[in-house]
Amino acid sequence: MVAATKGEETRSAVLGSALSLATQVGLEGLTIGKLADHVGMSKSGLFAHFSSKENLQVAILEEAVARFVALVVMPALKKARGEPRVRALVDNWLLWSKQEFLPGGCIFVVAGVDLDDRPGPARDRFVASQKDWLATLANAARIAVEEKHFRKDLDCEQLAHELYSIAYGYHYLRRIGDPARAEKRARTAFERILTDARAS
Amino acid sequence: MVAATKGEETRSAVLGSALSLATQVGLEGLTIGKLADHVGMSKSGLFAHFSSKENLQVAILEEAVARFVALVVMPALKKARGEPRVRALVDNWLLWSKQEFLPGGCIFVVAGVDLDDRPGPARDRFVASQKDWLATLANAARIAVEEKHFRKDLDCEQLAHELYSIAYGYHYLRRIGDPARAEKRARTAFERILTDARAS
DNA sequence: TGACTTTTAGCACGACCGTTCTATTTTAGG
DNA sequence: CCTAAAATAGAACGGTCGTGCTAAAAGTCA
Repeated sequence: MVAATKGEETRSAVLGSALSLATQVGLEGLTIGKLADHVGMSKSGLFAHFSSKENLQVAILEEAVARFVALVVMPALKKARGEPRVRALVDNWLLWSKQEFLPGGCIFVVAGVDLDDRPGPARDRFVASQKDWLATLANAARIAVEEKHFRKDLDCEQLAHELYSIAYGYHYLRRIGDPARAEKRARTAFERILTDARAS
Repeated sequence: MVAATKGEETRSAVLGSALSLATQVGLEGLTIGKLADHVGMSKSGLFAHFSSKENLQVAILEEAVARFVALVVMPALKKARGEPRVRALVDNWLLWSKQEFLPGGCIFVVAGVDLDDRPGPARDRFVASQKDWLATLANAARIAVEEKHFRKDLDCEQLAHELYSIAYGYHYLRRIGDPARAEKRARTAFERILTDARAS
């Protein structure tokens, strides 16, 4: 994680700030000038690291994916195969959107909205990341079926779809009403999905 | 619905285009100049109808709420009290996000993201609309409990929360994979939620 | 039809956008 | 330490942003 050169070091620091800022103003609303101010650099000095705004957006997504994998996926892989691992994925996911470096909430929710009708590398990167994540969830469920924690006839993709929806709904509902209550409701929903998957 | 004056007529037409455009570029990404081009007016001529971009955003949300009520809520109120009405709300809701005047998908999903960290009248209007909608859903469920279609101990707010999450998840998932499959999965999820509500 | 109001267009403004170019400073290695 | 390379800053570009101001055009009604 230690940067080899000064350039990589500042680039990494810039990406951290960019990620945080993007959760609040969006990937499209994020501005080179604002970002430069925020990290105390000149616009052109910062720009030189990315060569274009589009590259910056892709880099932000890559940074986000790396952190997501490190904080959500990897720790879960250390848990026992089957339901414990599925539970860990879900638990880590709820923690994820409360990370201090995501002040505006999950970056993927934001990216999903403002890349929606903007074809290009950034959108491609986003879609790929979400497909990966859905596959990871479905695969964890499949393992739980193998381990006989979940019922044999479980539709694992359906389960992934539902978990994904509850998590994304949580992102919105925590802003509309009481965040603590929204989290409780999301957990209740997760629990019902897992119970349903377990039942034979 | 017939406009009294020419001004109201064009204002209404502008709002229609603005609503559609906003689903694609966001409420914040929507630009007076682009919108003016799109409806064939001058920037200042269009601007005169709203006096500020913030007012335009609020007007778009109000237009969206009016259409949502007309297309989703009102028709459902004509259905029988209880589960049929809840089902109608859900069905109309899925139809809603496929309306031709919402090319970028549900405007409320978009609004939720890019008003998230922007306090002001537009955000207030959005939050109010979503609270209203959640209350409408929960209330329809409460009636279904009264009618003994749903079980006595049902948590109606929880049900509203889950329906909301599935619908919002659907918005994202239809872009990531096959839209038809995403809709099928959303319907399956809805069905499971309703079955769970029915069971005693 | 004529007077009056409403609606629209044209133009300009300061600000900021993404990007390029050049010059200067900072870093890294022999 | 000196030098070549890497990193940063400064200034400027054409565009577009939201928003005023003013004048022309279109609509409304006695």
